[in-house]
Amino acid sequence: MKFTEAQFEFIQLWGNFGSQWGINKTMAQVHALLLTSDEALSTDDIMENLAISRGGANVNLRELMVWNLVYKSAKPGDRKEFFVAEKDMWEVAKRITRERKRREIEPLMHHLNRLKNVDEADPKSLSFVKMVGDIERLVSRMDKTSDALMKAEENAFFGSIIRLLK
Amino acid sequence: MKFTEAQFEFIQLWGNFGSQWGINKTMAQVHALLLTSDEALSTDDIMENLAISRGGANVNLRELMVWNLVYKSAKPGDRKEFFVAEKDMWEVAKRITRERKRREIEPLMHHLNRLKNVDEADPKSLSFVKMVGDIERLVSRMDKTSDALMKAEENAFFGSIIRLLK
DNA sequence: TTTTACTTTCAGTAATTACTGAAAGTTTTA
DNA sequence: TAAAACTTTCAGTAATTACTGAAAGTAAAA
Repeated sequence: MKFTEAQFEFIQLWGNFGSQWGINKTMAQVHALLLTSDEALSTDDIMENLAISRGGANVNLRELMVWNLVYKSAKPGDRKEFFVAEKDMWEVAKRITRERKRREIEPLMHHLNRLKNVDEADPKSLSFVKMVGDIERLVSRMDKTSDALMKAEENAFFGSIIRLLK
Repeated sequence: MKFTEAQFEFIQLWGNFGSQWGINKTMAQVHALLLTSDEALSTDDIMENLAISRGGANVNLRELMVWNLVYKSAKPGDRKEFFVAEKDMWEVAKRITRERKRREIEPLMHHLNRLKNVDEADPKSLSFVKMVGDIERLVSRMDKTSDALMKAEENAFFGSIIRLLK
């Protein structure tokens, strides 16, 4: 398989995978293109390679920068902006996790907590409040555990203990 | 807050949250309705409560059964089918994880592995193959870690070790 | 301060995704 | 065996989501 074919397939794959997980397909494709490019790319490079408009390229690049997955990179003697992706995949995973947590877990916990103010006189409220509490505990536990395991992967001692579980 | 209001808000919340994670909004709403119902509901109950069509109710209920989050439940003397949701939220989390893994992680790993057959003569292939390998290792590690996370929560000894990291 | 080279915004529209409703299919009852 | 009661399917369409392209905005150079 030629490099350009493989790169094209990777871009499609990353785009489809991203959209299954609630990440904009084009954003994931821009990310994939930058991940597979050794050099920094300009907006025009990206437009041409993915056949998307200037607006689309701009919006998705800026969103990738909000997620901390892509940086601007100036080329001396060129007024254009160039972009590079963070190549350390462990960093990529951590940053995606961090951003999703901030955007989704925190608001979810807040809303769930509010729902516990349901009228307790209604007999149906009993199991409702229990269920909401169960979800809160579950989400909170998974959140803390994922933090713990991220740390463990970076720590030789705990990492070896975690490996016992696998 | 009255029970019906709280239930309504929970259904909206679960629907929105689900769609951010690539789960069909209506499917998540049907799930939320069943989670917050003490009794089994018929297709007609669900159609009425969520204001959706018979087709939509049917398709989403069957999909929830594929995910193992909802079961059929017969009522004696009634020819209709009734539905109940699995109420143990820990089971719910495990089943969602299992299904997503089967549908997404396994195909992703397979495709990534295929991409490593890129022409090695091209100098660009070097960093490409490294990156694909990095993603494979990362996904595999996260996959195993999520298993470990689940086991740790169910195991007093490892649970206490995990807690040391928090 | 004007021109040039670029970046950003957003109204209109295209693409995607998921629902509706009616007809076909299935199972139970009589 | 036929009618009744219910479930499933899917073509057409509605709702949602995200892109396009041109105009407005910004900053560097002349």
